[in-house]
Amino acid sequence: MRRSATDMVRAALHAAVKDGVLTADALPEIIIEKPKKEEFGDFSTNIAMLLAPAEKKAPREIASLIAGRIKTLPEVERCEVAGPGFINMFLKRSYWTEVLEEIIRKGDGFGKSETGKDKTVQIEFVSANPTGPLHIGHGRGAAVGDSLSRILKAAGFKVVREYYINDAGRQVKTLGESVRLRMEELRGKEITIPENFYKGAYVKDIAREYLEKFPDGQGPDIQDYACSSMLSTIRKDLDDFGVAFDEWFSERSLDDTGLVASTIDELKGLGHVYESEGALWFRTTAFGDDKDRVLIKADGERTYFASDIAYHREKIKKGFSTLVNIWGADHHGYEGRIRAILKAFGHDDAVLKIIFIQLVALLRKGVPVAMGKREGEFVTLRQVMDEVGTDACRFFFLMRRADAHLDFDLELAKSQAPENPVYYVQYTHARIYSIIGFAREKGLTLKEHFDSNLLAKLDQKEEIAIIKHLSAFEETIEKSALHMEPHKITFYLMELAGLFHPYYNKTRVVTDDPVLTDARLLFCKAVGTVVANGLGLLGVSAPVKM
RNA sequence: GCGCCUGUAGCUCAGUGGAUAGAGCAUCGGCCUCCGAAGCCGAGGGUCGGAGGUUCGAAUCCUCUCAGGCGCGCCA
Repeated sequence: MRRSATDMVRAALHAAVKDGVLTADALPEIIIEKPKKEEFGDFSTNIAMLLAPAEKKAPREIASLIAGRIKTLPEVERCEVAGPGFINMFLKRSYWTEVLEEIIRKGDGFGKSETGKDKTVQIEFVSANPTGPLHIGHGRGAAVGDSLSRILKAAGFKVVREYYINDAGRQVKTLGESVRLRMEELRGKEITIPENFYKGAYVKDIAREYLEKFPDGQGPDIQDYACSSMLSTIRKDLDDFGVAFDEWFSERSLDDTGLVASTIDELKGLGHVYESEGALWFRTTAFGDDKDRVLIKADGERTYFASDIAYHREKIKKGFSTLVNIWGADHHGYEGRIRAILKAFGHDDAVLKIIFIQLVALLRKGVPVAMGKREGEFVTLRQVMDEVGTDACRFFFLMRRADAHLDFDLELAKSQAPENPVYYVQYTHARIYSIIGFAREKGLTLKEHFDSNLLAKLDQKEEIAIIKHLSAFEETIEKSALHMEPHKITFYLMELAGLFHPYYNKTRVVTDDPVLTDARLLFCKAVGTVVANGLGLLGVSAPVKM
């Protein structure tokens, strides 16, 4: 395993302390960065500037004391002091090319780490009500949640993906009534649909389906039937979108097992509940919320929030290190009350991380696609998936930070033109496999073993730049996991593709020099492996041929 | 009115304390007898919404302010 730049700097600091030129009372955290400018080295650290006040020496003086010791390390080509006191490190080429051996050896395991060892994360996402099909916004949440799960797993976290099914309460009741009404219509009765009923075509489909299966109308409860029918549609959509869940948690089960009632009792026991105006209230303002919230309405019915308390109480009991909720941005008003739940039960609400997904603006050739939600004619995930394909769909959802608005242009996502970033990345993979296939036709196969002679052939500026980028894959996954930002992987891949294509255009892989050819083939294989691993984290395929 | 998110190139966006702020698209001009042109090369393009402050150093942190989006029910 190669030594990290941080370790190198640490070694130099210890040497300086041992030599008595630094006092080392309180060594600050070593911050390593990768300078944008080549002339500033492979790695750079500001440690000398941070040490200056305590050491009572000029930053540049301290820098040169440390730099002198970094220079003697075996991995280091040279080390310079620059500007106000930066220490710029230049590493030997062999340090970089070693990573190729690691990539080939680990294959699809390259990039994984144990950053999240012993930590467990529950991610609750999508959780769309089973009262209609998934729309495009749910799709974005699904892509983010699924990709984040994959990234966290790669970073060593134990991950449980959960879907909370709102199968209780007013909405599913309304769904059942909407279906029942459509059935009457199908039987030839004239109907008028009340304002708050679900009006989408899918309601009629369910009604028709029910009547076909049970012509005499003597089937299961219509509401139950409609709810589970809708749920299976949702599951199918998610399945086809490549999104799987470990747990499907039913809201209704909370009522059935009496957990809603017992959780309210528990809150009462803690003294956080009071009665007012005929209703039962939870004093969430005691825990930072804007206003208190009703648990049981004056009409005796429990609120949605009441079951949410029971639900989150159950989540807490399972003992995850982190709970992630992925919500549409229009739900941010709920954050305060949910955090109040955790605090009321004596938990640090820092375990809860809420990711808000901004809405998606659907465009076609730059023109907004009308979404008349009133009529129930919103654009579904299914429609978009079918039109542009799951790869493009997922990639587009992951091209932006989750909390940034997203313009999704259907024509762009579909186009096989260079301006479509999905294909730009996938093409890298396909192209590499094409090169390897070409080599194979010439009787060349990938070498099993690396030696320094082989790796020394990779001396082109572009090759080294790409290899450095490959080296950063693991830490990119770590950062993406810790910050819970899947889009970092997308950007990483677009950058890698942007490095490889120009290289390919300029450099022949299969040449007359057999050793050089072997080296470049291995190099290409390594790039292809990282592209495939990265796309895998996004849930996007890495085609061998396009 | 209060709260949250956003404001960076013509457009869409990266960049959460470092050195001269980046990419894609769009625009303009070039490259296929040679491993895939779904590709490449070149050019132009910026008061980081604004004003203060903290810091050796700010797009980044703090305060104020302007603009856009969303949320503020005994709804779900």
